[in-house]
Amino acid sequence: MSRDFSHAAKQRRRSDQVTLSQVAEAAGVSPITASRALNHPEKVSERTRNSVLKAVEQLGYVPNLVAGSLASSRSKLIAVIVPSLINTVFVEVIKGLQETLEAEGYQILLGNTDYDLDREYQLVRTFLGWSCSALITAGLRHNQACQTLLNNWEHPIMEVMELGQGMDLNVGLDHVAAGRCMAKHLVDKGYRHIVYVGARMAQDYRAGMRYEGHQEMLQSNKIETPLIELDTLGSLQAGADSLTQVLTHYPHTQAIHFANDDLAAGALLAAQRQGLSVPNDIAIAGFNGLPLGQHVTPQLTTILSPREEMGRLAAKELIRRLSGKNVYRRQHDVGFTLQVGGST
Amino acid sequence: MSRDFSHAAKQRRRSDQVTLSQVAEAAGVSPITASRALNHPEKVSERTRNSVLKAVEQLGYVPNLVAGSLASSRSKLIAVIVPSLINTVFVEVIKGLQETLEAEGYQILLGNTDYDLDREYQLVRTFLGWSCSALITAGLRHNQACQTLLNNWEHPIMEVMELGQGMDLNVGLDHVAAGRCMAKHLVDKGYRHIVYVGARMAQDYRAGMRYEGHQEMLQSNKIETPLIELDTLGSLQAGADSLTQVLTHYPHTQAIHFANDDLAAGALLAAQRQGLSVPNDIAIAGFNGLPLGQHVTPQLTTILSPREEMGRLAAKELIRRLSGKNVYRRQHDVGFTLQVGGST
DNA sequence: CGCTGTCATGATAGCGCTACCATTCCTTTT
DNA sequence: AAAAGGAATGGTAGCGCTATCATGACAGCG
Repeated sequence: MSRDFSHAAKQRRRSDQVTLSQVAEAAGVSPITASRALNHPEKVSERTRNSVLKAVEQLGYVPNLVAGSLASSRSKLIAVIVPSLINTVFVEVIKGLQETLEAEGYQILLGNTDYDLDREYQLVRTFLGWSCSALITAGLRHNQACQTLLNNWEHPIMEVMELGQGMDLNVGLDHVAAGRCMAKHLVDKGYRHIVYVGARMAQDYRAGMRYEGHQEMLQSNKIETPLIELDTLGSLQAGADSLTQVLTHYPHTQAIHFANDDLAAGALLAAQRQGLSVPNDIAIAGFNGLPLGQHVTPQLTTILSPREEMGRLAAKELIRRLSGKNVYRRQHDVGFTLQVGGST
Repeated sequence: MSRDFSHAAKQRRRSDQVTLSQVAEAAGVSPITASRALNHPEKVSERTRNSVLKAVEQLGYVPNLVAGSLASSRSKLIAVIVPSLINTVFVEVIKGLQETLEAEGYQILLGNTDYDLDREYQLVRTFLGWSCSALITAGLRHNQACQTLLNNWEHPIMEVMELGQGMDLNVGLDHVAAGRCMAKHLVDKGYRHIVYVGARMAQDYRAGMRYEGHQEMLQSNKIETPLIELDTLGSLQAGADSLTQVLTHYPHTQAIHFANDDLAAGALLAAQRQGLSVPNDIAIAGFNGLPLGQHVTPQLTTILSPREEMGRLAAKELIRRLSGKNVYRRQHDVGFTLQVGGST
């Protein structure tokens, strides 16, 4: 079988797709009744509904959602904008979102900003052009143009990942508090020479917020807050490399507080290879609660963030809003859990 | 003879979004010229183009892509259907796709089948309704209804992940050969008691294909091919659990060939915790070439599949086809590489 | 018996944009 | 000088669907 696109019918009717009118004719009703039978089944008689469904089946009708959306200026599309797909964290949130949204018949229009706010603005523009019913975006920071555009938009906006006063709805967790929490754990354990290792925190600014919390806590304990910032994104390899870097710059380091589990696990595995004992020679802490952290020896001390849950909750709240129900709380704190392993 | 707009306007226009006509008016040209200025800039004079762009800027015009798509029966949407988002493999392919497609101005409409072919059919129906310019789907297997629907569809279809005669375009690798390759490696290393561990291979049938290759190779060497099939999806935890299961059922096992790296790494880390020596007590092999495999000790023997590259290549081929260029090869083998670590 | 209300259905008029063809005003060719 | 071609622009007519209002049928009520 070979496909030929070259002579694609140059007429006005470019496709020979079955239309709703044809269905209506076959069912012996008017187009508008056929439309109702499919979209508001409760508004037509059972007889009509059945004959329309039968015609749909027979003709192999596939609704033209583009036309439907134009006519109703509504669509079952939801825009999802994330800064990265390499970082599994966002993928897990997407998973939670998708699971819940697809069950309600929504489709996800996915955009990736690569941590670039101008790119985000472009994506938002495009997505608004698709008359999405809602927009979900990771984070509370946007550029000015994007902010303006969204403020004038008349559909729900959900900002996830971090907690705070956003434009509309918000589901997330307090990253400053998370950083503080882990720092407190390290201090409580008796560590006094603690290095924070982050990766591109200007972009992954939530890691920066955790560093802020870390600083707060250490400073209130009169402890120095050395920082190593990598300029690659977090990965096992980067974590492994950073271990050497830390030990070179700060030879007395007792504990490393990593911005995420990829870095931390990479460092932990590297320490093992180098014959360093964790936590005796060096303690290691992460953030996220990735499965990997539970499977290394010693288990990684980390902060568990409920990512899929965050996605599911965000989707549920959005659906409530979209179905016209009152939304009582505009902000949801999904919290986090300190998970102490053997690595600290 | 003037028409009464005040009445009509009140009736229908639900949003006060700026339209192309308003832009045209502000720029002092006809709507169609404004449309051209934005979509085929080379077809209008520079003066016109500039005044239109200025008007767009001033009015904050955001093109209604739904209307545009309906009128032109084209859209810059590309449907991507994958069986899972938990499995990082698909996410990496998506990443490669997205990177390339977004650069060309396409948007991704993402669907997740959860390894259910009926769900796939539903998603395809919906996506066709959005007049996507192309469809990308993971795998060559579809149900009958889906097959029929797609055969009558007049846009490019790209099937990725596995190599074979598909409906249209195809970018993938030969999973049977990959299974054979790893099995050969294990045999060459001298192992004679080899267990294959897969997870839900009825659904993740590509793992099943690798098992076929594995069987072929072992049988031609007169070696038994015991199989353990888990009924959870691949994960570190499942891999860890399966280790016990293998050693209970087949105490003489020398090597385990895992369907993927998550399972293999999980088993490797579990072996370490249990004080088993890898590969002396038990050899472990995986599939995928996940970064994790390189960071454990010993390094995991695995088969590296170029996943992002697969996504990028698929996207590039699709774009070639969409821009009307001839596509010489309909099938692309991205190959795989045996990566021998210390685990075998 | 008219009046009102409810239910099922239909006629009409767009949603905001672009394909198609026509028009205008040049420049180039013979 | 007339014909032909080209570049820029515009008028018209939809794309396939649904919102809105209109209609007809029939039940319940005083």
